[in-house]
Amino acid sequence: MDTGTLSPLDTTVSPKQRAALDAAARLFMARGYAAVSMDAVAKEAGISKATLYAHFASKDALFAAFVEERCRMLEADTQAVSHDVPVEEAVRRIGGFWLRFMITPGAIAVHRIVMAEGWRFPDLINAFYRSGPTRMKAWLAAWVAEEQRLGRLRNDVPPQEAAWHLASLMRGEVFMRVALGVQPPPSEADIEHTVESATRAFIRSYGAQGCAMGGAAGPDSPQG
Amino acid sequence: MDTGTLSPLDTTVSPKQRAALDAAARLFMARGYAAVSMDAVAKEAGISKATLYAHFASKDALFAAFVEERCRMLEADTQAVSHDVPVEEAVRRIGGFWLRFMITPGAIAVHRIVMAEGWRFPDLINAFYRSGPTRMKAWLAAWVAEEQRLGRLRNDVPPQEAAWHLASLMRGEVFMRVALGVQPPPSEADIEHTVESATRAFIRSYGAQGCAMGGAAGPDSPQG
DNA sequence: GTCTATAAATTGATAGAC
DNA sequence: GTCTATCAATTTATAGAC
Repeated sequence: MDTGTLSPLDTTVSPKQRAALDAAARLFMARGYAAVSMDAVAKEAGISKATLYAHFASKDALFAAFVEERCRMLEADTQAVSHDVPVEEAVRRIGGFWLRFMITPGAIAVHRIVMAEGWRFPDLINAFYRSGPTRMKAWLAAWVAEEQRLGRLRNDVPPQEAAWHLASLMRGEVFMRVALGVQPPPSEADIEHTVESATRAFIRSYGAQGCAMGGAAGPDSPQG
Repeated sequence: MDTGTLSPLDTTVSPKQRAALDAAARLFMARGYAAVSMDAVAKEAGISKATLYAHFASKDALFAAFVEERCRMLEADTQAVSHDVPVEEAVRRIGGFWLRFMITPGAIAVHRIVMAEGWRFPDLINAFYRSGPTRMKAWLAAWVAEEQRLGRLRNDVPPQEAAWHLASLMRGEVFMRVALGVQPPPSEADIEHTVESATRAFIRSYGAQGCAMGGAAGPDSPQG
């Protein structure tokens, strides 16, 4: 099972517990929560069900541990963004990185499961929200604020709003289609087109130089 | 159970089948798919389980019928938009209408369930996608195209892209928080702020007058 | 078509030996 | 900690009477 750009964490837990958590991650990402039985997790991990219950008090606890670990992986994945390229190119890079991360199988699976089962775990939802969207928004907002300070983005909009708008524009149809599993999946060209279109729209709206943007739009949307 | 702006369809089916479908809709929207048993549906509908199986061959078939009916309801819900108000005010109204529709319990429930269980029903996903997002995008794109023709929106971007950007900006944090059930739920002020912020960002990006937009931004985002 | 009763399988979770 | 074996409850789905 491809887990995207994330790699497993080597926390100090017993090998059996590690195997159980890895097996749970694989199965939850492949089949969701409800469709995965504790029998299946134990078999996938190569341990007995009793051992599984020795490490995780319930299926809910196992799921909570899975989501929490995914969130920790996400937190370890933010990358530094330089301020020494033109703002439009920086938006293109940041947006492209973010969109490509969001459509990795691991990120999609977590999104899907949290959306599907999260209402049963209010505490977990709030933990996920703090570790995921809120953290990403803060990271983007910090970058925006610095660009504003450097005079490259208009400074009459709060950085957090600009950050959310940037992320929203980048998600576009590509993310929705991948998240839903709509066929056919978006191509690399679709991704690039989405990033380019969103970048131009964002710069037109937030660029400090106002209406000085040039360049015509491309052909009609390749998705539809 | 509030089903949002949608009302049930009066298709010609037997009363028991109608009761079964209505009960399934209520329970699926309240608890999702996996957490609802056929026993619960039969009890909620006031019929026996055998009768339920006489009308729907399986739980999957019942779920498919539920989603298909929801999609038909959605298709019957588009509304006309006038072109005789300033473009910024029109964006505010359309965006507000759209955002408020998207966070109704019915729309949220369908979104959540389709996201959660849709991968098991590829045909259903594609039908939902055509009835929901694609239709809404086409509706918005038609409005954008007319405004472009009237010279009120820049015409160097395909209407479908502009429409998707508008919808993306409007969703914002409000929709995500409602969809995930993050506490506390967004207030009416949060919704209005999101619509206002998105409207300004969209007009700055797509307004025909270029950089002539005035008005400073409001206080920091009320959601954190 | 509709019901009561039940089959057949799977589930989450546990007892008790080692 | 780890295992085998099992419990108790729930699930989807069906049999058979009316």
